[in-house]
Amino acid sequence: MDDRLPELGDLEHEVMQLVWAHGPVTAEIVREKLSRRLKESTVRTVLRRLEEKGYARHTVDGRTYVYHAAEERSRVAAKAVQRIVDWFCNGSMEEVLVGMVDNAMLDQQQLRTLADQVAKAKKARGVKKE
Amino acid sequence: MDDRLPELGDLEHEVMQLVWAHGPVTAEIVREKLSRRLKESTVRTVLRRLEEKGYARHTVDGRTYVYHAAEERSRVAAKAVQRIVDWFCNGSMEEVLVGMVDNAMLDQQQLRTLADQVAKAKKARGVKKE
DNA sequence: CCCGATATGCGACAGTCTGTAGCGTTACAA
DNA sequence: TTGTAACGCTACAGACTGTCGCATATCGGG
Repeated sequence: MDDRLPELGDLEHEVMQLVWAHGPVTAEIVREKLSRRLKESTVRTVLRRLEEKGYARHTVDGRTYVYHAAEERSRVAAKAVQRIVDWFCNGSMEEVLVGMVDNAMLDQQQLRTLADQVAKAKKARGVKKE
Repeated sequence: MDDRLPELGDLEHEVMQLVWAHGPVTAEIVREKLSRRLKESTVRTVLRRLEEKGYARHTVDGRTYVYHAAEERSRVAAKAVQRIVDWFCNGSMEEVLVGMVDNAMLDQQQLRTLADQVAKAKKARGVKKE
């Protein structure tokens, strides 16, 4: 459940963002939306690698592969953060957040707002599925 | 001030942890404390690369190089987190934290505690250097 | 039933990053 | 001055990534 997702290269990342942004997509769609123009085979290779890495899955529609994210973006981001926290601070989220405040990336006001939003989100989910 | 630090490999990371844990160290000291036994030249190469990457610096004591962290661990972790947040969620820390709660990595209680600790830390620093 | 247009996967290749180390060079000490 | 200890430089193989070319399989039309 908490498998470590391999890291992504720049192009892989850009493609994943597209997959997350525009629901299920085909290699062709991705190709069109990419910032730079690449060959179809390039796009397909990236998509395949993303699937191998566990970031995406595909279903078949006729003879076309439709790719969709294997996990929500926020979840992947959360895991990445968790990894950072474990790696650098032995799992101490406190140390990291303090570091962020120290680095002016986050202030106490924001933290409080976050706590509230999270509480709200949690309640919403709780109602919906528990 | 917010230069992007390059990523670290496993060995580089282990060495950095030692530098952070035991103040200033020499290549020899690092070598002794490493989990596996490596040649001196290997350790020195890693130390040099860490310096090139901006993670460490060195001073000279006699003819010995003494390495020390260029930045605090929490600060580096914070930057890494910031990077994740920017990459995946367009800078929306909320989205990430929500993801963490969703993934049961963090609960609302912890978030609140964090907010308090951060507030305390901030006040302490404020008194000390502002 | 055969043919061309497509969509797919596989294999490849160069460039970069990382782990690991051998070596030549320089400086301090006896 | 000469051996020893500390240093940086260069190297090299293995992984990962960006980019494709190409052989293959499949769907629709004649």
